[in-house]
This record gives sequence, C-alpha cells and structure tokens, in this order.
Amino acid sequence: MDSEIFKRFLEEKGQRLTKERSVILREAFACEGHFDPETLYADMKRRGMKASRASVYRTLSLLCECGLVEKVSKTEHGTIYEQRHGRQHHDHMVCLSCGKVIEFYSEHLEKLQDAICREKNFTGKSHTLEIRGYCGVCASHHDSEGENANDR
Amino acid sequence: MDSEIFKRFLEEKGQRLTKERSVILREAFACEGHFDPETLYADMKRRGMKASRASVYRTLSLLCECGLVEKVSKTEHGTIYEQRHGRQHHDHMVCLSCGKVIEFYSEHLEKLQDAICREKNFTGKSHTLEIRGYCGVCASHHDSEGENANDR
DNA sequence: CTATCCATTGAGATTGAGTCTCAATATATT
DNA sequence: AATATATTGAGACTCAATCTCAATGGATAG
Ligand SMILES: [Zn+2]
Ligand SMILES: [Zn+2]
Ligand SMILES: [Zn+2]
Ligand SMILES: [Zn+2]
Repeated sequence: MDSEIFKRFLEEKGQRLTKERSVILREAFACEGHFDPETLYADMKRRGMKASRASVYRTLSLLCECGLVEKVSKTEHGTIYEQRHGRQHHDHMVCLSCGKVIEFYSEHLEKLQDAICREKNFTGKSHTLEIRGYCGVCASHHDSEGENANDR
Repeated sequence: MDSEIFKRFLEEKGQRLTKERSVILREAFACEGHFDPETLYADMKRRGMKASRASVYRTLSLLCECGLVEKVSKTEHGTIYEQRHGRQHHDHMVCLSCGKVIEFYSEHLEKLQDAICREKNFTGKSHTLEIRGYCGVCASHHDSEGENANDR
C-alpha cells in the first residue's frame, strides 16, 4: 500500500507518519489525475479534515522526495502535481483554449532523449515535455480566426 | 533589425514603439541567453535606465506576443525568458546541482512530436522539453553521495 | 510515572513574483 | 488649440509558497 511506502521512507529519515500526513497522502491519491496544493487544501478544509496549509505543502514535498508524487509543471496559478505510484511516466499536451490536458507516452521519444543525454554527457534524472496547442474540439473553432494564436 | 519588427507589430495593433519599450527590447536582446524580468529590471535600474517594473513586464508580454522573445520555463524564482529572433528553436537540460543550462536541438525529436500530435488529433503550437539531471562535471561529484530519490 | 528530547503542527507573518489602478503625461488627429 | 487615445510609473494589491515559533505529543530513559 502507498502509506506503507511513505511510512518506511519517513522512518528511514527518523520521521513519523502522522495523522495529518496520512490524510494528505490519502487525499492526494484520491484525485486521479492532476492537482494543485491550494485546491487540495481547500477541498480538505471544506470536508472538515484537519490539516494546515503548511502541512499540505510540507507533506507534498516529502511525497515528491520519496517518489510517490511528482511536480508536473508550474503555471501562473501555481504548481501542478500528480500521483505517481503505479502510474507509468507520461508527458502532456495542454490545450490553450479549453485547458484540457492530454497525456501521452512514447517509448521512442523516451529512448531518443536518453540518446541525446548520452551525446551531451548529461545524466538525465527526469524530464517534462509539455506540448501546447489546440485539442481536436478547439482546433476547429479556432481555425476560422486566422493565425496569431495568442489571444484569450 | 529587431526593433523594426517590434515597431511594425505594435503599429498593427495601433500602439507605439516608445522610448521605454525600445530600451527594454535592447536590454533583453543584449543578454545572450536566458534572463528573467526581475533581474533585467534590476540591472536596468542599476545602470540608470528609466523604465518601471510594470513596463518591463508589459513589454515582455508584447515581445512574446510578437515572437521576438519566448517564455522558456517557470521556476521557483520566476519566469525565464529568452531572446528568439534569429535563434533556432531548442530545448534545455538543466543541471540540478550547478544550475547550468545546456541547449540542444534534435530534428528527429521534433518530427517525432509532430507525429504524436497528429496521432492525438492535437494541433501543436509550441512545446517545452526540459531534462533535469546532472552535467558532466557535477555527475562525477554526485556519484558518491548516494540517495536523493528524485527518480523519474 | 516523570522528565527529557525532538519531531510535528498550525496560525499567522513574511516573502516575492506578477498584476492592477489611476492620475499624470505624451502623442496623434482634427 | 482642443480632443482623443496610448503610455507610463508609483505604489497598492494578489496570491502561492515559505518561514516563525509557541504549543503539542510521541518516544525513550531514569
Ligand atoms: Zn517523457
Ligand atoms: Zn499527467
Ligand atoms: Zn523541441
Ligand atoms: Zn535556451
């Protein structure tokens, strides 16, 4: 179970899996997909769970450290995380119009990056690839209004 | 020249290339490589140039809009921009230890992304690929100190 | 059980990037 | 000159994220 992994990780550091940390872990894993700390915190609060904003941030940090959670990207509205345990690595397409996030994975693409790293004598540990553009639905709407896709 | 492009872009929008905008454009292009607004502003101020923080941000926005400058990524210390005119698109490797940024470009990688977009019926407009890890110099130092499970 | 140690918590203060407001100013048009 | 519109900058404001620190609580030693 996830909390077992977290617990072991914490104990190795001489730290404890407290009630607060458990709750935050559970909530983070409850949202299948992407989440941000502020929303997570607000949701927890609304549902009457007790955990401070500080603890949310602190715990997410720990969860990242032990690999159960990962920072996906930073936006103007804060950092986006996602649950990582048992999920395959993937990259993202983000629709500039509706905000939809499409996940994808390409073995080929990953291999290619490894090759490039080798070439540059760089030891890659992680990466983020974000492709911005328009999803199928929005692309059709967007066609008509000409080039310069930087509005709204 | 760059300011000609900017001027034309502005005029098309019924706006003017003012003295402030000129200075900011010049300064942004002066730093070969990456820069962030706060540093740019501080440097300009230190060197006695007159342009407010607000103008720096506003102008960078405009420069992005017309493609002369591009947002490279968001870090915990703010947004990183780079000058784009006359420079080929490229992606980045960032050393987690010394902060060095290595630029690279791979035709193959770009083509592959196009293919993936097609496959997902997504109209890609731009992308950012950031590979985090350790550069040659730091990798050797880092070997010995184990831990830090910042896996992928 | 009591004393001590140390991790943890949470309320609120603080930081810092980025945006917004608005009165003053500059430029263009008539 | 008068009017209209674009621009600027000081500073207020927003908001994510971090920091501070007194209070709490679990673990362990005596
Ligand atoms: Zn990937
Ligand atoms: Zn994802
Ligand atoms: Zn690329
Ligand atoms: Zn670059």
